[in-house]
Amino acid sequence: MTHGAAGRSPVMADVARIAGVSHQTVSRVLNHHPNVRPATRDRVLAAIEELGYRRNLSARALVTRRTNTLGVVAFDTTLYGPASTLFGLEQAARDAGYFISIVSLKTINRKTVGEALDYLAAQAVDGLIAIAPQVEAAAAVSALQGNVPVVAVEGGEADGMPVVAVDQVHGAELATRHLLDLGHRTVWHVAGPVDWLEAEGRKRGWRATLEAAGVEIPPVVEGDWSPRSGYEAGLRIADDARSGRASAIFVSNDQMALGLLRALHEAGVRVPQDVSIVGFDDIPEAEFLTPPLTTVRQDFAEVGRKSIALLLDLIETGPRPETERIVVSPVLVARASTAPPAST
Amino acid sequence: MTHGAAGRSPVMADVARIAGVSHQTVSRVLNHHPNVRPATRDRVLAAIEELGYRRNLSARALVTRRTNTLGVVAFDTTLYGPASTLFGLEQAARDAGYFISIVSLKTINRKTVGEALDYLAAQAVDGLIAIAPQVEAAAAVSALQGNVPVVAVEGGEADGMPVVAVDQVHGAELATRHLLDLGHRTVWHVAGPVDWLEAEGRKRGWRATLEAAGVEIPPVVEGDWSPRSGYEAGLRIADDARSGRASAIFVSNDQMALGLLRALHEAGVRVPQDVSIVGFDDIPEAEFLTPPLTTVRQDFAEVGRKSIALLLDLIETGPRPETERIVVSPVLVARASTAPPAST
DNA sequence: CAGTGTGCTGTGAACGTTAACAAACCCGCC
DNA sequence: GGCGGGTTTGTTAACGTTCACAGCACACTG
Repeated sequence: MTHGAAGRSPVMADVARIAGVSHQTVSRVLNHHPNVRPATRDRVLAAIEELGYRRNLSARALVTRRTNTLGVVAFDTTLYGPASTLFGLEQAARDAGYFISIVSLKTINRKTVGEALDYLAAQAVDGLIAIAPQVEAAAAVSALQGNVPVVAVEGGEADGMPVVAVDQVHGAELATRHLLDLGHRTVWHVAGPVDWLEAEGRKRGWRATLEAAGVEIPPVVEGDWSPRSGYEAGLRIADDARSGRASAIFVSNDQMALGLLRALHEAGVRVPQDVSIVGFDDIPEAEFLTPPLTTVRQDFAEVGRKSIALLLDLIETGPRPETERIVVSPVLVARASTAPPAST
Repeated sequence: MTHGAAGRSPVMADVARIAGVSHQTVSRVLNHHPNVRPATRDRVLAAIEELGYRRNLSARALVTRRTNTLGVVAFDTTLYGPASTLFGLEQAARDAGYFISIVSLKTINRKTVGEALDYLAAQAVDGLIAIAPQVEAAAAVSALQGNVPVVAVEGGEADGMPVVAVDQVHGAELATRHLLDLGHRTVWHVAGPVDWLEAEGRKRGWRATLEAAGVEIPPVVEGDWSPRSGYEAGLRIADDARSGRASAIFVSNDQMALGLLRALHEAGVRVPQDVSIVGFDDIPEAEFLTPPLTTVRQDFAEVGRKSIALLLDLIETGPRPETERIVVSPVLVARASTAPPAST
């Protein structure tokens, strides 16, 4: 296994010596340069194998000015959505032969995002992905980006950077339509935090669908994604639910829906007999709540793949004239938390 | 802002020229070498500021043979536990001035782990953290590790590598004791997959506590962490629960507990009146289940910090004579899913 | 048979940093 | 005023790779 030379791990020159070629030929073999005679290539490969040689990426990066690393700025990666997106990104990047460097932030503002970008810039990443679900975050990233290509995931449309996102508006339409189609007179909405783009999109889709159907639009109840805020929303809606004024609720994510189910249960409101509920995300738990939750599923892996593909393309071919926006469609998953309204 | 020279980003020599010193002095300032006159340092720093200079880490790594990068091998990072651990690791590493490179695997076996280590070795990481909750994974990592320091998180004790882990056995004792102290005659157990070390530890703690109390030990019901498997376990236990033979259940994680709650609900078994339930993890949803779940909370951030600290120490000072094992204690969080048994 | 292209290989010089050594400087002291 | 000791600075040589260029052999063309 180990050959001659002591301790020090082998370098190209060692391989070259053993294979009886120049170091440059070794480099060519490694980089799949076409003009190498098969016999030579085989000898080189054998030498590489024999020595257990690995090329030194630092030296390579030094001369090529490419680190083969992509930076990711993420936010609250313990939430199901961001965690899944991150997972998808990592897989896609690895498949494409890129390394990935992640910064996850607890709070998002111009300062923390700036520090994150600094940190990634220090690594000389070849490109940047910003999981920027908040208005503020997207703005901070677009304000601070240097000259490395950036792709936003779930970012807003305004800021002139390419975006890959799930079509939140359409997802919300699916949810709202589903409830209207079941016969509900109107649909209430528990929204996510106002500064989140996804929350915003879902609210828009919900409102648009109600308007298109020409039905009354109930007041929006605000939450912050947490089960607790869903619980509190549930307490607030419970009276309307009992009186039959609220018979269908579209909740902006599953965690809040879970809290809301809890609140309704405590208030003695039955789901789906008295009230129908639709969530968003399809977290693994959704299927096993009481009752199993109808929800909207997002394909995070697909978002990851599309983001990496777009970013690599940007790195390869330079910036585009017009800003791109790639959209992934969500699907409705119908379960037991929705039903036709009680006969009034 | 930009100074003279075109496009090309500034290098040490540029800074040196502006500050009127040699590039070596610039290097010294950057590396906080003590022997630099304050006046000189200030001039250098001013020049760095003026040019917006950043040092090239590839060049640095090339000569120092340190990449300042730690590798992490993780598994199913969309689960709450691993995601939280990863988050903790990332924060701790960044605070310590290290970069982090992550590989998350879908399936764990010698092959996939080998590829992951290859991938990280290609980056010449200075150290390795293996989030190795499975017997198989821990074995694969320890078998394949090269000469870079490794720390296992949640790893087994056998394989001669340093480990940082939550004390699963103690956590299970807390859960089981809690139920016995409430007056339950014995405690049933829904276990995690047999090849997971955490599942194993929790089962051991449960059994030991029952034995110490001298009570009958019910058969173990097996799950796979998923809500679905908890649901199925619930269906299997439901009869024993109705008949009063099973009045207390310790479930090996919260997701399964959630599924189990669902099954018991369907079977008309009331929690906690008929059956008390304790979970493990304290996922954000736990507090808002029906009923709010009593569970055991793990401090993942602390695990992350301790792991990084241990790994950096290993990198700094070389391997230890005896293998270390650092343990973090979990705490019981009592909520509404546990109560004294119904008067029999 | 000379001329010319093309496939393959080698040579030397970057890339931008740190390490090792050497030189200059300053200070106090005899 | 010269001399030792420490501090501060500069010079030169790595580190391991890729790039640009040159050279050689060989086949093909006219």
